[in-house]
Order: sequence, then structure tokens, then C-alpha cells
Amino acid sequence: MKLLVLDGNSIVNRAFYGIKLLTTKDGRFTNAIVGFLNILLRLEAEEQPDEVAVAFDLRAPTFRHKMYTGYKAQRKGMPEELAAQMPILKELLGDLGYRMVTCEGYEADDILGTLAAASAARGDTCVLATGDRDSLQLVGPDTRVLLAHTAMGKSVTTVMDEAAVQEKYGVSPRQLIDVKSLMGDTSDNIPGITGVGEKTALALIQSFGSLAGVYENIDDARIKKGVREKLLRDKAQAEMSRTLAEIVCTAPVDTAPGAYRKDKPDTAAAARLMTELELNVLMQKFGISADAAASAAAEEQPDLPRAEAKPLAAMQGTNMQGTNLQDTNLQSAAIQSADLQGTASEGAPLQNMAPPDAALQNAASESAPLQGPVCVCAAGNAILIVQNDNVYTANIEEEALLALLADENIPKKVFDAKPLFRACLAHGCTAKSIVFDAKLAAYLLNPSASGYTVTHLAAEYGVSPAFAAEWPEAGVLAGLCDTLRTRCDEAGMGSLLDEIELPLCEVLAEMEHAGIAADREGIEAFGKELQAALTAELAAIYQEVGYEFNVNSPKQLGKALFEDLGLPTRRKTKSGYSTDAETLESLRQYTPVIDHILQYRTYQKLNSTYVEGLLKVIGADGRVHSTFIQTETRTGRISSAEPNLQNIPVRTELGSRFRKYFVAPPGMTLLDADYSQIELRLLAHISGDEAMREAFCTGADIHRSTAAKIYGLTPEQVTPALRSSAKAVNFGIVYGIGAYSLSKDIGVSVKEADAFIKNYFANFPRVKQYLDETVAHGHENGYVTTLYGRRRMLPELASSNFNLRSLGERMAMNTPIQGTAADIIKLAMVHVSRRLKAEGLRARLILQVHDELIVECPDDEIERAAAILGEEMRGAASLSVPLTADVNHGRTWYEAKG
DNA sequence: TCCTTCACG
DNA sequence: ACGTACGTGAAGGAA
Repeated sequence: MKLLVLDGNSIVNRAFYGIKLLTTKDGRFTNAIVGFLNILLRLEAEEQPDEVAVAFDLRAPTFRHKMYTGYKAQRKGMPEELAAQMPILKELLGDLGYRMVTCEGYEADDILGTLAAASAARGDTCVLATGDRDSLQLVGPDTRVLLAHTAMGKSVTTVMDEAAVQEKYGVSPRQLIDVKSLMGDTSDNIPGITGVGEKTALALIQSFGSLAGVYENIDDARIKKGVREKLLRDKAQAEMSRTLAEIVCTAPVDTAPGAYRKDKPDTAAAARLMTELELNVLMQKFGISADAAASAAAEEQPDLPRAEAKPLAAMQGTNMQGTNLQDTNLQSAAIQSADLQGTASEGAPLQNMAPPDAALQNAASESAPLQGPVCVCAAGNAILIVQNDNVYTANIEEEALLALLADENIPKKVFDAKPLFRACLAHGCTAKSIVFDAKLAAYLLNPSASGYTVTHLAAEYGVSPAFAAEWPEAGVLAGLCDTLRTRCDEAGMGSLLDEIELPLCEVLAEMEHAGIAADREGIEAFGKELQAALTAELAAIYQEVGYEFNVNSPKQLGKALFEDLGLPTRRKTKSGYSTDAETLESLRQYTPVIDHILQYRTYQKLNSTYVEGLLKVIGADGRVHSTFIQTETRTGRISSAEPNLQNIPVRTELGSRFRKYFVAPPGMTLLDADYSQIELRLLAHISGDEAMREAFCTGADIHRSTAAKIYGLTPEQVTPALRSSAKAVNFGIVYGIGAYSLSKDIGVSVKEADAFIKNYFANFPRVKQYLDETVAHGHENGYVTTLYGRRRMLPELASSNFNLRSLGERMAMNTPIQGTAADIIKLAMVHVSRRLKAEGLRARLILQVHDELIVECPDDEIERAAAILGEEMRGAASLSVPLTADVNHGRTWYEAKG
């Protein structure tokens, strides 16, 4: 006997991407269907199987592929063009008599593994067709894998048996599991060893046979030092990955001989569907006559059976009807199949799943809406809801999910609350009772990580799955929440999380949702001006240099200036001559071309980053919706991206014109308030330096009074130049000063700068003392903290490398100051937002720029909103020096900034 | 993908 | 003798 099993999702995916987008005359896509059926026919002809099974995943967005949107990898679901073809394909396969097999809680991979294992146990042959290399671990004496891939626009299959796997990878099929546990797989959320890729992983398994073998021989000379460190660091992660990488071969599917013999096709139905889809050639290949189609057409089928007609959910879902929504526009939403699908995960240990019909029974018996505490996280495009050992999935737009989020009687521990808050806002409701966010907790515990995912964190914090489930995230989510809660409390960051970060998260969601109005025409007109200026500068540059080249290329520019024009070289970078503004500035005396290049750079930056960049992100509502990232910076600041609204030009007259295009809509006004010298004030408070506190308490000009102090003058005697140098020192202190940098900044010799600093510290001894103590604390404990308990680990302090260690010391000096300022403005944001709501104003926070908040309000609320904004900013913290914040208003950001 | 440059606090 | 301030994000070129 011979069984052919197709990984339906994988093959259809290959078919979709391998064939150009065929459509019917009325525009429906059919390419995945055509491709799939052609592959199926060819496989049947080549293999002559006795039985055929087509396995599908049940998970809604099945295919995920990596997509880079700027700085972060995102997983993207099945494209709409493919998703629409899936139900039709399944319908057609059914009509043609093929047996399809799915299994709640298991992926198609697992079904392939289970059927292959059952065949092998009987001594039968099994052929697995898939486009997914993961399945190669299933190859055995009686099991072959037909790997489908596209080569030069044609779909081809490669037969992989044991010898072929050995030949290609140098390891046995089973050993591929160990390889994957080392290298990981982003698309499956398998972490592996960070920094180990396919090459290293294969070499290790070839040498030591298995993951366990690698660790038994961890001191072996064949393992390089760097790799050994990585292996030891991520050992727990690798072992968890080993479990995740192994395909389950015990899925509760029918493995009886003969279970997948083809049914007699429903020729009439197949003919009707294929005619509808204009699949005439395929119809012939399946030996279905056009007559059958004609007679079928005569029966007057009103419309093609579509996915909506037979939702999978209806068969195995828990209906969340009866869930009440308070918000009106949701009630009218015509979302009918809004149901959370129950999946089999009865708290059973891995590899020991509940019986096949447990899921159905479990789901069917549960007709009431979900009650009691739940955990929520995203997995790919789906949202998982975990309650005890039950897992439900939902779409982020789905009514049942929104109702769950909006229900204040259901406490929710979540991973990454902001998108959930936003989803609710987008549908006119408000998420309630989100009591914990594990992503924020993970960030507080280690703000230096490069990203936060449920699976990586579970491995990092040693959380093992409470039950087996299709989604690795589901089994560990609750445990992860508990662990991170405890760890945060232990680190003294419990209230930082509860009182600042978690409430702030909702405020950020509201700010993102609100956006800021942009004047598209104004920006476009500015762009035109810049383009004209760019053209003129470019012509002048080419004229001076004598030929045309790409001025944007530092390499070509370096050649033009330093080789062809023979200008004296300055600093060098890794890849050539430095051409930054400072270098060019020093060359201005030699040739007028330098000025043109500097001008060109300025215009180019404004045009590409701001004109073109902003035009790209103005929404259909005429507003710009930035993303505020709460888990990015090492100091606790918020960052802004897509677009970054925290670096809109302001320092030059030309650049600051941009702020005229950020406007309030008619009848509205922008309020802008910024803290004055918040970081220096914090330095005065934390260090307790009397002279500095005195200056702030009497409202003196801090830079002037600093200059007076260090030069031994009265404030009136301080010249602008002296004030300016004192200002530079004040900045330097906050950053962890160095004489060289200061000398560069204020244009004196390094020696003078050094004397300057010494003099400063002599006059502000407590500042010196505080900085020394902070660095000492960092060396001793490995971390520094802010006033509110926020931590930053500083492994650099332990480095034997002088430069790295010095960097660590500067970070130790700066982080408590920058971080405390971040804590305070975050607290202010939470308070401002609360009070605006409590006092019934329509005014709302829309932007934060580190020490500045922008509020949009109706004209008649200006005074009340401005008072709230100022009061809450000033009152966010009570220090031994006053916090000052001036509030201005205007029609545009430019005006409001004062 | 990494580097350089430059916009902000 | 060494390389040089803290924290970000985006664009464009080079490889």
C-alpha cells in the first residue's frame, strides 16, 4: 500500500507564489487553485498512490513570512488574494473526492508526521508532499518527502529520501531536529541559539550527533570560544527549541488503513465550480465533461459557495453571542462569525493530547461567554486567549474579542497591551481591566534587549509550557506573566510598572489613535522649494568639481574632494574619508564648493526625510499617526517611529518651518508645554548641591549662574561667551563629561577644557560626589537606577576594555538623570490624560518629545486645558527644586512652541 | 545588512 | 597610549 499526503497549506502557498496572478473574467483570483490541482495531478500520476490525504492547518492566517518594515521584523499573514482561494479550493477538492484532514491544535506538519509514522508501523510506504523543509525530519526507510519548490517560474519537486538528506545536509533526517534547535526558526517562533545560523548548527551536529552530544562535549576544541559562550548562554533556550522543533507524530487523526481512499467524485458539483472559475483545461485533465457543467449551470446556482457560507468556526467554534457591548457602533457591526475557537489543549503534557473529540465537546458545552481571568497575547496574526488550559483564537478586529477586552469584569493579563487598546479605540470602545502587561514587565527587567517575544522570554526566564498547544505562546503565557510579575516586584519595580508604565500604555495608544493633523499642501509646496534649491546647489557643485557624481555618496564625495580637488584630509572613517558636516566646515576656507555641499546636504535631508517621509504617512484622515514605542530605549524614554515625530527640525529657521505644517484642525488649538532644564534640576536635586539648588530655587539663569560661579564673577559680569561655555559644561556633566569632547564643543584646548571641568567640580563638589557614587554603585551592583526604581544593567562596567568601560561609566552617570526625567514626564502624561477626561474636556494629548507635551483642544477649552497641562507637569514630582513648565498655544506647532 | 550622516531631546 | 559625551530613528549608499 502507498499513501500520498499533501501538506495542503504549504503546497497551496508554493502554488500561489509560483504562478502569476490568474484571475477569472470578473476578477477573482484562481492561481493558487490551478497550481495546487496541477501539482496534485502530477503527484498522483508519478506516485500512483492507493490513498491520498490532504492535510490543512486550522489556524486562520497560516502562512507567515518575514517582512522588514524599517527596523523591526514583522510577520505578515496570508495575503487576501490567497485567503479568498482557500475555501474554494477545499470545496473543489471535496467535490473531486479527495479526503481532507485537519486536527484542532495540530499543524499540517504534525498530521504528516502522524500518518507517516502509522504507515511505517504497518510497513507501508508513505510519500509526503510539501514545500516546507521542516518535514525532512520525517524521512525514513518507508517515508519519502517530495519537496516542492519553484525554479525559474516552473514548479518542480525534489525527491528526498534518507540518502538525499544525508547528501545535502551531512546529517540524518532525525538529526535535523537538533540542527533546528540550535539555529532556530523565526517564522515558527523557535528561538534556537542567538547568533548560531545554519552553518554552525550543521557543523556542530555533524561533529557531535545531537544537541545533547554538543553539550556533553562543550569543552571540545572543535567548538570555537565565541560559539561555546553562546551555547552556554542560551542552553535553556536550545532545549526548549528542541521540543518545539520536533514534529508531533501522535496527532489524533484517523490512521486506519484505507481511511484516505478517494470518494466517488461529485462530478456535477465539480463541473459547476470549475466552470464558474473558468478552469476549463483543468476540467479536461480531471476528465470532467463540459456537458456536466452545462447541465449543472442549468440548475441555476445563484452564487458560488464561499467561505462565509461554511465557516470552519461554525463546526468547532464556541460562539460568543450574547456578549454585550456597551458601545453603539460596535453593536451595529456586521461581524457574524465572531467566535473564539476552542482548541484541544486539555492541560495534557506535551505529546499526550486530549482525545480527538474533546475539543468539540469542550467547545460545544461552552455556550456562555468567557468569564473569569484570562491571558491574552498575539501569535502571528491571531490573538490567543488563554484561560486555564483552554486556548481560543480571535482576529484583532473581531467583535467577541473586543467585547472581552471591554468587559471590566474580566481581568486580563496580556503581552503587549498597546495594540489591544488601539483595536478597541478603532472600534469605538475602551479596553478595561488590563491588569498586567508582560512585555512592559520584561522591558523593565531588561531594557537593553533587542526585542521581546513570548517564546524567547519563556526560555530566558525558564518558564515551561503548562500544556501542549498548537501555539508555543499559549502554553507559557500564564506562567510567563506570573514569573515576570514576581521578578518585577522583587526588583522594586512593581509600582513603576503599575503606576507609570501600564497606565501610560493606554495614553500612548490614545495618542497614536488621535494622531496630529498635517497640512499636505503646505508640505508639498515646501518640497517644491527644496527641490529647486537642490537643483541649483547640484549644478554649482558639478561646476566646481568639474564632473557629475552622486553627492549623496560619501565615497564618491570623498574622492571628489580629497583626491580630485586635492583638499587636505581630516578624519577617516572605517570605509574612507570622513565627510561629515564638521569636517566639511573645516574645509570651507579652501573652496566655495564646500558651502554648496553643506547646503545641498541640508536641503536633501529636509526633502527626503521630512517632505517625502511625511507625505508617505499622512493618513486618509489627514493626520499622522506615529507609533510610540514604550519598550525600546535603555534609559526609559519613549521613542517614536513611522514617522519619528520626535526629531522634527527646530534648530534652524529653515528646518523649523516644518512645524508650521503640523496644525490644529478648524476650531481647535495646539498647546505646547516643555520642562525647563529638567535634567539639570534633577542633578541639583539628586546630588543635593546647594549652589545649584539655590540657582534653581531663585529662578536664576542656570548657565549664567554656573559661569559666575566657576569664573568667580557676579552674574552681571558674565559675558555671552562665558555663559555659552558654562552651558556646554552643564550639558557635558549630564552626559558624563570628557575633556576632549568639551574642548571640541567650546573651542578651547583639551588642557583648558580639563581645567574647566576641574574648576567646575571644585565649585560643585556634591555633583562630583554624586557622579562618583553612581559609578561606584554601578561597578558594585552591575546596574544603576532612577528615582522611581527603573533599572539599567551595565555589563560594560565590567569590561577590561578601557573604552568600553569608560562608556559604561558615562552611561552610569547619564542614565539615572535621563531616566528619571523620563519617569517624571511619563507620570505627567498619565496625570494630564486622566484630568482632561475627569474634567470632561475634549482636549487630548497627541505628542511627546522627551521633555515636551503637545495637546490638541477645542478653542473654548484653551485656558482650562492649558492650566491642567501646566499644573500636572509641574506637579508630577516634588523635588527640592521646582519643576517649571511653560505652556503656549497656537494654530500650528510652530506657533505653539512660542 | 552595515555604515555614514544628520534630525531631535 | 588611547579615543572621546547620553539617548533615539530615517535615508541613502555600498557590499
